[in-house]
Amino acid sequence: MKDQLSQKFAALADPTRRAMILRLFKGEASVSEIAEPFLEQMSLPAVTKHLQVLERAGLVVKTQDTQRRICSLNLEGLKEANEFMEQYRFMWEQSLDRLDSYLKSANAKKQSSTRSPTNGRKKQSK
Amino acid sequence: MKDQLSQKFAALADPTRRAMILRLFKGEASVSEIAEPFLEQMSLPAVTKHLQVLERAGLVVKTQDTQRRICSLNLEGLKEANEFMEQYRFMWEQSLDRLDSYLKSANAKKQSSTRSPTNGRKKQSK
DNA sequence: ATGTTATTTAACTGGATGGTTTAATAGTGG
DNA sequence: CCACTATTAAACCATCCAGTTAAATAACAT
Repeated sequence: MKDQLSQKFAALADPTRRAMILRLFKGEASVSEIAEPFLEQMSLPAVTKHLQVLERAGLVVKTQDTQRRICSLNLEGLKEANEFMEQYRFMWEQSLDRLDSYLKSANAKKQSSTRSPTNGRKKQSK
Repeated sequence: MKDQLSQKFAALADPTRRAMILRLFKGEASVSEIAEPFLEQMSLPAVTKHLQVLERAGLVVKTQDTQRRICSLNLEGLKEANEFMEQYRFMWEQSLDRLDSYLKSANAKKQSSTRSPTNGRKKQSK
């Protein structure tokens, strides 16, 4: 069995599963509700399997409601996956800023100063 | 062939490859330099293959220097992988804050106000 | 030319993944 | 009990993946 973090990334390495996660960002849903957009491309058992992958990876949790199984995101799990990048965010963003301004000045065909202050990616500190 | 984003996540879904990326955050390195810490666990061709996975995923680039191949991170590539989460960061952090304070009050066994201000995770805006 | 160092390719293996179809399980409502 | 709905399990298949060993390629040094 793989380590948890690898399982999480592996779970994210599939467009169907990412779409399911994005769906669940909007709110919890039963298995069939989640399956609905995919049933033209794959069978229900395939959907179940994808959900199991997400569950084993700790990204989704299921609870029972009468016959239905209700799935919802496990945000803590997603957080853990993001932490791999988060861990290096500082170093990384610094480099990306340099890259951003390089690309910008290259596009603008002018050699402006080394740091560009406008940056949609930079997060506001709430 | 898979979509780029899936390839990136798949590339990250392996502890060896993540370790390689973390190594490259410290600076570029030749294949053998990267391989060195792993050679007790696997052969050189295995390392080459891992690097190829990272390269195909757009996370690493290789340039040639005499006999050596020098590998370095492609930060733009990493950024793209992170954007999947970034895309939902706002919604997500809000929920995590709620979760944080819930866990905190649960641990502290006291029903404090709904928002706890101390939070190591929250990033300072540089 | 020959050998040495650095890296990749080729061919192969075992095990995981993503899908299928058919059948089983479980709860709800006559 | 019986039928219906919702979901999963089992068995199977094709492909991909991570590793192996042995051989090929490439650049350099003598």
